[in-house]
Amino acid sequence: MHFPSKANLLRPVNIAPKRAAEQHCLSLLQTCTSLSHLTQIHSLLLKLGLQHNPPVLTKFTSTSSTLNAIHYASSLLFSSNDNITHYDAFLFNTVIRAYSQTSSHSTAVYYYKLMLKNGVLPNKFTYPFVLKACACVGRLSLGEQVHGSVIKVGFDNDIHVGNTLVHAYGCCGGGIGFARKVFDEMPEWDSVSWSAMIGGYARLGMSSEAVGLFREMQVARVRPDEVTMVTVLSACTDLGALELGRWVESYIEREKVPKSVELCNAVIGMYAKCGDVDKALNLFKKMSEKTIVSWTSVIVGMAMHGHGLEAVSLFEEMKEDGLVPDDVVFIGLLSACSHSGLVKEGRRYFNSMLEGFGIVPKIEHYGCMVDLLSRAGLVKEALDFVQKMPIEPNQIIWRTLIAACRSHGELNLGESITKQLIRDEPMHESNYILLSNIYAKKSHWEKKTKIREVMEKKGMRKIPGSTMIELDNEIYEFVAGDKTHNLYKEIYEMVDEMGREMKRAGYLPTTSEVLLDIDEEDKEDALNRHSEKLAIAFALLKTPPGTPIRIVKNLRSSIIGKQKRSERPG
DNA sequence: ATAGGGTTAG
Repeated sequence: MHFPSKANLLRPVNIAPKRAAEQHCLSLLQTCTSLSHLTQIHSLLLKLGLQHNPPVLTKFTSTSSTLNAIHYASSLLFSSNDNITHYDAFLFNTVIRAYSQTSSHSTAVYYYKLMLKNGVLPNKFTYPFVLKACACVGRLSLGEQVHGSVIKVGFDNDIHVGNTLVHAYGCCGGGIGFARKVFDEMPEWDSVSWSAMIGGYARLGMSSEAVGLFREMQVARVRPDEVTMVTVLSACTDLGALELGRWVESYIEREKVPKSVELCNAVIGMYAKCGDVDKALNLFKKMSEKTIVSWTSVIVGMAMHGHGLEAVSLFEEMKEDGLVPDDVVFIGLLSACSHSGLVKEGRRYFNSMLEGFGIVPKIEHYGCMVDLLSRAGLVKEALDFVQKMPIEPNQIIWRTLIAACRSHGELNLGESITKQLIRDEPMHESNYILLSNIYAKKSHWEKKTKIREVMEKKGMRKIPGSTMIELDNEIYEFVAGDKTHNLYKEIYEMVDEMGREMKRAGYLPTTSEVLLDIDEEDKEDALNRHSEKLAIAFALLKTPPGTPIRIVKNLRSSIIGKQKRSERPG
């Protein structure tokens, strides 16, 4: 005869108190705010044998004192005398995730390596955690190392792992090709996979690739979600593709894509930077939950299009709204002051950063101030400001100052600073162009020719200026002298016709400097204008009369309105 | 217990 043993009979009875104890510990952890409190809970957990309990461990990262929780969890790792159990991967995962969440990415990676060293096999949750940390560290070799492990352990077909792998490679310098390879070889794709890849392109400024991939996503019939739309919008913003941006917004409405704060901010940023400032402001005002990023987006947009005063009053409104300014919004605000000549206000705001908000100004803020003083013609003051800065000035700051020297006649000062810059960074081509420009302004043609020769000897080539234009959901890019377009003959005929029309309308080309050896920057301008002409001619050919034409150059767009359009012959 | 996103000086 066989009766169940006493122990077996008792077991169901024992489970209940254990569950109750677990619940008790969870609620204790919920309210845990200090290390001493955590230590008390720790001893209780040990007494109850719950120190490796998964729900309890998970709770750690959501306590108000995540850092204390990490210390506790890591101490468990080191003090554990138990045999390796299936909880060990869990324990490591908890620690890796916790460090990753507190921006200690290198430490998170350290624990991942410790895990491998101890012979603990990572599971399918480990890789998304550790790859997130790899993405933030941004080192390609590290990404490749983890990728190797993913393949070895056999998680390369897991969609979560694949998606984070795409993301991590996309965040590592030089890793975008690897990201694409992983993406192409994935057995299946969801909206997260597509967003990760599109977002990777967008982050790098490979915006045409981003938009192209979005089209492929639609062909593949994967439904984009709000995150996908954010990545596509940031590509539109970068390209200045207002029409595509408008289409994305209507898609969001039509498909009822949930509008997260991030998505609203992306839409507002797109309109603000592509030049439809009113639309951006309208949408911004209608937003129910505005974050500091929403305010920053409109302030930067206003600054960019010369509405400095509006930017300043938006900033004041933001403070009245109870939001505390951060370092980023100050960059937008100071650049607004700079672009609108608000020297006094800019100075006041700069000083208020530390005094009023305890924000230590960074190099970007100092850069804004140098720009503010320089544009206002206060070159000597700008130099003084740079010399007294508590941070080492960077090349951007020096170049801002040099440009100010050039346009405000401080040529000797500009020359000596530029020469110093070239000594520091002999392979940076824009420094040579600056020096060449200064020689031109001084009419030192021989010296200028010499600079050009030096550049040639060093194998430096100038990147040509280009103009982009958006027509029928396609983006066309033109450089000066471009003959790659199959309509180029018609385009050049149109350019000639435009010239004749402009003359007839009373336009006189500036000829005063034509006979001189015009300086490099003016030549550059002339060439840039040439690429603009090509783009405009192309648009005139392809659109009916009266259509506004919008051209885009390096994130700045200008509108050639209907009036000018009416000059169109025929 | 797992993944992708919005703002940043010239």
